Amino acid sequence: MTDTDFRNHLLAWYDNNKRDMPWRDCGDPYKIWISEIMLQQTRVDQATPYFKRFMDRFPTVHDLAKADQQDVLKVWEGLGYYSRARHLHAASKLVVEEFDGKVPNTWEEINELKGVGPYTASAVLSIAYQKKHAVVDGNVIRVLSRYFGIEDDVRSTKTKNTIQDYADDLISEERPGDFNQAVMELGAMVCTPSNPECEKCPLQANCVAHKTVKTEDIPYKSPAKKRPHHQIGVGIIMNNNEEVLIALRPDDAMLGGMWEFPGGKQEENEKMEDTVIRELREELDVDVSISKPFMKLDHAYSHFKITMHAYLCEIEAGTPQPNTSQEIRWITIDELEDYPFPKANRKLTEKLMNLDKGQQELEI
DNA sequence: AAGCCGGGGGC
DNA sequence: GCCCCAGGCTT
Repeated sequence: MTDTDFRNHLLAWYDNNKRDMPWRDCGDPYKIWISEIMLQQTRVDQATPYFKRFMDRFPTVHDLAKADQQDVLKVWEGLGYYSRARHLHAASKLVVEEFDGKVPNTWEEINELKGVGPYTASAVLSIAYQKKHAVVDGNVIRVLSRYFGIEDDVRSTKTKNTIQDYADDLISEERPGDFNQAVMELGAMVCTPSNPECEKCPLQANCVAHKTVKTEDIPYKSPAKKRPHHQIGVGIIMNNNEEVLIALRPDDAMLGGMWEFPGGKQEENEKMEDTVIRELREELDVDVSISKPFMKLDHAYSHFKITMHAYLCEIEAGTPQPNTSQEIRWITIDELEDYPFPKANRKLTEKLMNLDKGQQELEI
């Protein structure tokens, strides 16, 4: 099978099997850019409803550029990797101010946008502008490592460079954007991590991994590090005005720009109630007492796991003072849904809102 | 080069 | 439970 056969078989399969996506074949560089940011480390099915809401809320790059970061994060809430939203928002302002509101169409310029790396630059340039830049993502790594029988560790930069070279050689002159999307679509639908459907694959005849029965061994990935598990104590402080205290995480922190209930990590030989009292003293300079346990939940982040223990608290002494560069706010239960919260904290607000709703129904 | 950065679905 | 996902940024 020549490179031309590879392209023809793949593109014919793509034309007959590609999924419908709101940004696919639209020709709109703005939509294609947004979709590629959302699709970083995120499945199509997960990103799609977010993409639709995002476009309803920010139809053009101008709407995005003039929006508040909090509104952008609110639309992004639940999608994860929130720095993507902050970088995208900042990049939209650059597009408006420096590029006349047009998504750049050259390698040098598009790489000036925050959140755009080699993958996203190649994806936008090829899909929106028909430029010949081959993408290398998880799908491409899997498809090409199997096809060429590359058994080296795909975590290494050297192996990724090798795969980039293969992709650069293979990519179609006439349809570079479709070629890129076709490899990724094949990786998502047929050449899957486990149990690939090789009988449906247009490249099967020349695939080294298939011929040598190594599709379960390629791509090879060195073992991942174990993720530590932490115990986290948080305090839900209520005042006499039926308000709760929330804190804004700084932009340079994990979950930056999102709101949370204050708290922190349990130390060795520390009672969880004492963890909450200590953390609130350190963060807010107040003495609190624990009223009662509120909720316990497990959550997994990208590189550690937590069990979160939330308690209802009352202030015994002092007035909450935010740390430097951290904002705090007293808000009603109703207002909780207006602020962007990361997932674990959102589970707490949902229970608070349900309880509050139940209370009101009882009073009526 | 390695670590950091979310959340969800498949197995 | 673990793995993976249309990766990028920071050190």
